[in-house]
Amino acid sequence: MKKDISTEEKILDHAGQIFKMKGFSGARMQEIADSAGINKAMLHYYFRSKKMLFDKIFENILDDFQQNIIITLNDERSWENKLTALSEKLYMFVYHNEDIPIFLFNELHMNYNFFSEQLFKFKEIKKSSFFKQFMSEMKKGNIIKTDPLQVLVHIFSGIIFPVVAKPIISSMGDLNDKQFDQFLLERKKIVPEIIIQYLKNTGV
Amino acid sequence: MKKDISTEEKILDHAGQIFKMKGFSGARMQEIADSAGINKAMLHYYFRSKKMLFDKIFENILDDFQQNIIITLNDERSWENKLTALSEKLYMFVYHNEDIPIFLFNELHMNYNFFSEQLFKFKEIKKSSFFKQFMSEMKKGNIIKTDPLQVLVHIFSGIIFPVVAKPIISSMGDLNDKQFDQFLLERKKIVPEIIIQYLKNTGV
DNA sequence: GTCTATAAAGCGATAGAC
DNA sequence: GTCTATCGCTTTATAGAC
Repeated sequence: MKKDISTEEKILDHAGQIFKMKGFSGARMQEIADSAGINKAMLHYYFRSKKMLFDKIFENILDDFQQNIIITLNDERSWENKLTALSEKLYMFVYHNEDIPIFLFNELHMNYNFFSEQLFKFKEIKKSSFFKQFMSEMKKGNIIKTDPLQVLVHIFSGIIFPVVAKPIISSMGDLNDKQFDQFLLERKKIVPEIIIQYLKNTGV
Repeated sequence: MKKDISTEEKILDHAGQIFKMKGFSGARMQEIADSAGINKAMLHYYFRSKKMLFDKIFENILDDFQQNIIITLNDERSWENKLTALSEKLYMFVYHNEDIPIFLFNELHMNYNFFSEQLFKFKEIKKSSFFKQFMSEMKKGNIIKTDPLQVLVHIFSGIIFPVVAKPIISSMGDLNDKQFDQFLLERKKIVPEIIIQYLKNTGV
């Protein structure tokens, strides 16, 4: 493995951690250099500017997030199992990347127009096999008439939002970190249950 | 009305808008001064430092948000009507304050420990009459066994998250701003329906 | 490729006149 | 209370030696 690749990746890794924690405007090039154990000048040597370093990292994170979703919605399962799998997938994602959702949404919010190109890849979701399955089942009358996007957003909301709003929810329920984890674990289970039951319109 | 009060309020107003858009570290005192049509020195005259100005604004926004919730959960209604009213209330809040949720969550996330005192007021929610009603109905067997906090988080998630993730959701569904508003309006209706039906465990 | 030193601009905060 | 001018520090970015 070449030495320059190693340094470049080391920078991306450490810069990623700091951007995720402090956002673009809160992060400092000096802090990134210190964290990576190199010099400030190296950051500019490899990525020219703070903004270009940030953009590369942001794009990777956004891609990773989108890929996680699209793969789940396109594999070989029934629509119900996809919703359950999506809940599981998102749970694992936010559990291991607690600070990514708020980071993504915040940076997108502060620079709505700038990232519009990068957001195009999320349009693939509407073309996923989940949508086709869902529409087909709805036509057959097996599912209550509902916008499939509402269903997906139900899962996204249910699992991702608690992590975004963790300080407030923890305070509401007087939960310590361990209790919050338990709370989220329980959510992972009931969120798909609730929406599936609604769609099938079947009480137990 | 005294002139100094008017200036102070003008500062709070304009600083609020800019902090909400750009966050603490992204906001600039010069920009706030320009927006308010006054001088940078005035900001320090009235609020000493950027941080103290920010804290005053942040606290007001957090209080406002919490009050909106607590009032709804404590008024005179059935638990079902409270969930529907909460959905309506949150919808109105985010509709008129699109950038507040992400602002709140982001600043709380970046400064978790610092705001712990201010978050104490959210503990009131657990003591609200909604919780008492809910536990009582659950004991009677009219509601499926569920953590009432999960129920509230369901409403919060369902309504607030879409605004936080608006860029991504709009892209997923290829929605323009008007279509997104319609999407959110539909959510306001179905989110409480879904959870109430689940709790009562009654198909139509 | 990697470092030190420094430029150049930005920013929060203060001094002091009015 | 309000302004101009400026201080002093921080931060991004570059120059140049090795």
